Amino acid sequence: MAHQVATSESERRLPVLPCACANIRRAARAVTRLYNHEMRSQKIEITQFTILMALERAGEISQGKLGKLLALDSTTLTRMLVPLRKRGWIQEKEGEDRRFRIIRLTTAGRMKLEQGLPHWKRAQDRLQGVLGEQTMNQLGQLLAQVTAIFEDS
Amino acid sequence: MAHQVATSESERRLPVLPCACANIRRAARAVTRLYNHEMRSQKIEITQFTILMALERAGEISQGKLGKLLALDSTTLTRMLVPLRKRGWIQEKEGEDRRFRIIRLTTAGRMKLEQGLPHWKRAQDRLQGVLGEQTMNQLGQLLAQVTAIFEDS
DNA sequence: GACTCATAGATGTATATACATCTAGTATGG
DNA sequence: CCATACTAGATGTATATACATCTATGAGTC
Repeated sequence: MAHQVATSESERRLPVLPCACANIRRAARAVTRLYNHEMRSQKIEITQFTILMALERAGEISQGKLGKLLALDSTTLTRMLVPLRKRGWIQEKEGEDRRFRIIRLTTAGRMKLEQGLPHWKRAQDRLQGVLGEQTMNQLGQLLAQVTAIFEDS
Repeated sequence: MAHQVATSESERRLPVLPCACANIRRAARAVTRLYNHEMRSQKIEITQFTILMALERAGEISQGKLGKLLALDSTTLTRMLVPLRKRGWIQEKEGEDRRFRIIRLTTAGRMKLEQGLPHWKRAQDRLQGVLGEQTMNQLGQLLAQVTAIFEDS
């Protein structure tokens, strides 16, 4: 009783879902798996690597501003930063205003970033290999536009 | 074409990040917030609504196949289905093969879906209002293509 | 039929994510 | 200076998500 083994064709191509949110979330899961797969040997998740990359570019930055940059709730960052701190990749100091926590990369964090970069690049190249450079850039623009839809309101 | 408002805020425009995974995850978060915002009064999350929509289209389906359709790990579905079952929106029966769990919408689930649809539509329309119909469709195609990158391997 | 392998899901563990609410500092009008 | 509003995060709670590993079942071989 083979439960309808679909041919390679129909299995291969996932249908576009009617819900745009479902489509983007589904793609995000797939891409996350790809990147995590390449990063696995580095013992770092792509979500964590993303934060290291953001910090490298931003330098010292408050939790709130980092959240805005990544469209992440600032209280979500409170939790996400815990494992990064535990592993010694970031540290915090207080700003003049004692409400702020200023985050920055540690030396260990910068090293982790450097070591992970080739692996990250492999994932990125793999995706770009499928899409092509132009489509890849187009996708980036499109997604940035999409992200802007709900910055506040 | 005037959908880009170019508000006075210089903060308004989030930069495209160098990592494609970060871009897509960031956009997914923003879009998820938008949809959840519209669904809130319905007491259902867009992720859960997505599953109801998928079940409506697929009819009776095994957990594994549903996972493939949504590019979701099947064991993740094990957990995601719990609240849906608890709320009575889905039910399960055994297939001929006792390893399978066949999932289907209940009447309550179908009702929930119907009632939620206008709210879902508002979110979808709001997104489409920003992107335009053509770009919206293009994005769907692009994301389906992206999703295919890591179906197995 | 016992042995072996494959398949579908369940469970343990860790992280990601958000919202409501709370706390601690800061700014400000009187 | 105080009362009040505002801001940045922290905490409680719930869900989303994956991988490694385990269990139950079925399939194929001899």
